[in-house]
Amino acid sequence: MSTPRIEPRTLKGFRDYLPPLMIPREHLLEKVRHVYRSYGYAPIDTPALEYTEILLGKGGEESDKLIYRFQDHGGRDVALRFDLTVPFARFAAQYINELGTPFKRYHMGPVWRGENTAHGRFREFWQCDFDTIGTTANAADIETALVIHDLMQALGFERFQVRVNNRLVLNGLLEELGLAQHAVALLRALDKLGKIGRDKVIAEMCERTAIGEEQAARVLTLATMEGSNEEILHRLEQEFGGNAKAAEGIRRLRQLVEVARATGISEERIHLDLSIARGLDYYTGTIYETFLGDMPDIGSVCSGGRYDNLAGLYTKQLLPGVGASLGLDRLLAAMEELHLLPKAATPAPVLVVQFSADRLADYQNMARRLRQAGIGVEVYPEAKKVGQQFQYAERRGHRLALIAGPDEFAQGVWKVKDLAQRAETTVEESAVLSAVRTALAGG
RNA sequence: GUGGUUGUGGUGUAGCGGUUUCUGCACACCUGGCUGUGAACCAGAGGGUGAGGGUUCAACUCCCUCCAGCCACCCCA
Repeated sequence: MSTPRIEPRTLKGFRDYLPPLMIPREHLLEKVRHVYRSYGYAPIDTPALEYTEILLGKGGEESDKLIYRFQDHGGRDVALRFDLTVPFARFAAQYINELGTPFKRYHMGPVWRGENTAHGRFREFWQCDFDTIGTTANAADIETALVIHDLMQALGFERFQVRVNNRLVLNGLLEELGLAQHAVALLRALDKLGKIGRDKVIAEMCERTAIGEEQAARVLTLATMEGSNEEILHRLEQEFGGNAKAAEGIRRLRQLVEVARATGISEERIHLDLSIARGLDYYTGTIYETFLGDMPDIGSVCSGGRYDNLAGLYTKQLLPGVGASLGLDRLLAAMEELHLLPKAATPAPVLVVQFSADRLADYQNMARRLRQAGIGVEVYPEAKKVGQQFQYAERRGHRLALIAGPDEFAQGVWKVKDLAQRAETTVEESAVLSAVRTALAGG
């Protein structure tokens, strides 16, 4: 008789995270959290499951098909959240009187979408959102750009670009061209520029709106105008400053650019780009997308914008806001491909070798002292051969090994071994902490 | 979701409608050689045809369905 066995496997689009991926992932989350908190965004969380009616119908039939939906044991119609924005809208409608405005929150957690998988796209993935609601002040739009910039910097990227645009400018521009009624279709087509190229965007514009090819080309030419931030602003003011909407959008962009400059951020990193449209209908003002200089083809890793009314479906209270979302898993995939991730499979840099089983108390005591100083330490669980313990330590990615056997205990010393360099030094027991600190700092 | 493509120990590969619970190779893993120092060496062990069905005297090999991966398209609040 053979034992019946369940085949171990994971669902399509879902994946396991092993330590070499999970360690940097947690590290990223810490960095992101730190930046959010440094700006005063407060953490919130919401349930993974919501009543289906809360989530449904926010993006049309197409989007509804992507929602994981089922009946719970009480017969309730429930669904897994597919982003963090819609639950936040519900959350805001429920608690805004308690919270007061303006309210700044960040929210990091998994979301689920039953869409087909593709490169860097999964059915379960994490988003890191931050928003400021309850204010229309441009200061919040500007801060959003600064947060995105600081995020990318904190994550260790040297070459990146936060591209900024404003829907008011786009809409004003379309108004002037007499195309206002086609705004949604045109912007949606424009949003695909990076992916399908100029000719196909023009084709799609003509097809969807029945405007002439000449007009489509005009829109595209304006949207892809290049130059310094100042040059772009100047040209916009010249050509469209007479349009009320456009003028307001230009004013807000100009202030953003000026503040960014004043805080010492280079034009290369925060740059105007009129072709950034975002597919979403609900953005009404400033919009943001972020591209990696070393990996432009993975698309935007942090996107967002300003919206007029976050929670209109759940409350009469008008809640304008601005925010953005960092695609953690896409970013992690990019960093993996750029070899920006360390290889270690352990979060503890130090391994205490268990030389003699009857000295366990000494080993744990030493480990404890280092841990209290904030250093991660593992004590090897078995009194195996020293060589094997070194092998284990090297494979796991520990950087230092601490060794003490009968000889060392007799003299009151420990050996501190640098595993990569295969060099060890002997230090007094009281000096171990500083020796470890020095060795770790040197790496 | 549509189309294409792939699926052989943990990983990567090679072969074949035919004896033998597939066989082979490389790496990894485990044990020992080796109770005071880890990249070598030697010996040994464990582990596999993604799942189910069909054709056939006989299927890892051919066919079908499902599952999963990859690529392209679609979509992306």
